[in-house]
Amino acid sequence: MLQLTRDGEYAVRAVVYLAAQPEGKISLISEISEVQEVPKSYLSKIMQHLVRSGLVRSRRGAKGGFVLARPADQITLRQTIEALEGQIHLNVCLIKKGECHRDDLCPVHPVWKEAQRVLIEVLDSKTMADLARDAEEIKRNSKKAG
Amino acid sequence: MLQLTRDGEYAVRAVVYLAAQPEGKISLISEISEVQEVPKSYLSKIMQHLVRSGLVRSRRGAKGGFVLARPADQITLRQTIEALEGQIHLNVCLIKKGECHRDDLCPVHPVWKEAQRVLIEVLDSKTMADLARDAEEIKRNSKKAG
DNA sequence: TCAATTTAGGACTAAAATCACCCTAATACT
DNA sequence: AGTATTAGGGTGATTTTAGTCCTAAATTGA
Repeated sequence: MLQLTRDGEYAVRAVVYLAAQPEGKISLISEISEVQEVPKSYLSKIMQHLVRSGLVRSRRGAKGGFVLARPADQITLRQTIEALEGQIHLNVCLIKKGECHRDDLCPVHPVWKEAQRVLIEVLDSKTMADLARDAEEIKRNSKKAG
Repeated sequence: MLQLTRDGEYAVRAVVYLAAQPEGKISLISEISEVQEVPKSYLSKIMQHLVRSGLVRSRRGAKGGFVLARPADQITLRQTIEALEGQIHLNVCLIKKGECHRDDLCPVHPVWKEAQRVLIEVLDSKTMADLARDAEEIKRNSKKAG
């Protein structure tokens, strides 16, 4: 449907949350779930994917939980989304050569290629450190105003 | 899945086909279906949508068929896609205020807004006349080469 | 070692989207 | 009027999405 799934949305919320935590702080499913308003049992699935994709590290058992696997400024919005949704392909014809109904004869193909390029450019330009910082600033401003 | 559906893809193929026909030429489902490699019974549904959205005009019965409802340079790629898929919203939070999990507190919201803007810009920049012309040129070049 | 805690992973379900078929209604021609 | 042709619209199977729930495995601390 040309729309981000819940998987992607929730993954972003979780990783932004982790990025906003102080160095070394371990976060729990229950905690992320509550603050970011994501169903707990569903979030559990999302976190598994994030761990397996290498963006997040987990520890089981008491005192366990989740932390980012690398600095927040080395994780982009795109990477987070693709961890859950797989590589972004705006149209099937962009997956690989031969998927397009008649390959090089389709005049729409290059348009999709360009559309995907500019979309990915935007998603690549924002790191989780940026987003955590932005969230901080929004919070400050809303306090000042409210 | 952040991907165009078959509906959208087939709609684009059909409208590009109509745009490439000579003035006044009436096209049949069977004809479009064969040339553009779209299942006939499925295409029938697609054409209905295109008619109801006002991009295409139809006539039933013998000698019936489809023509564009207005000049091809006044139909954009975006309009064709949106005729089938509805308005493009890359994330639910872009549908309307209040869909976002915490409205103005979400730092990701403006990024999606920008991503959607640039995507739509690309899809708006190509008209069906452009695409028909491009298809023509591709055909000429492949003949020359091949 | 045992209990408490916390993630890992699989099985399961409801609802929606996707992809498609097939019969019906309208039209034109003879 | 009758028949062939063509779009319109309802129906259905399959897949994806979005989620729940339960058990297993790991870790900590008493």
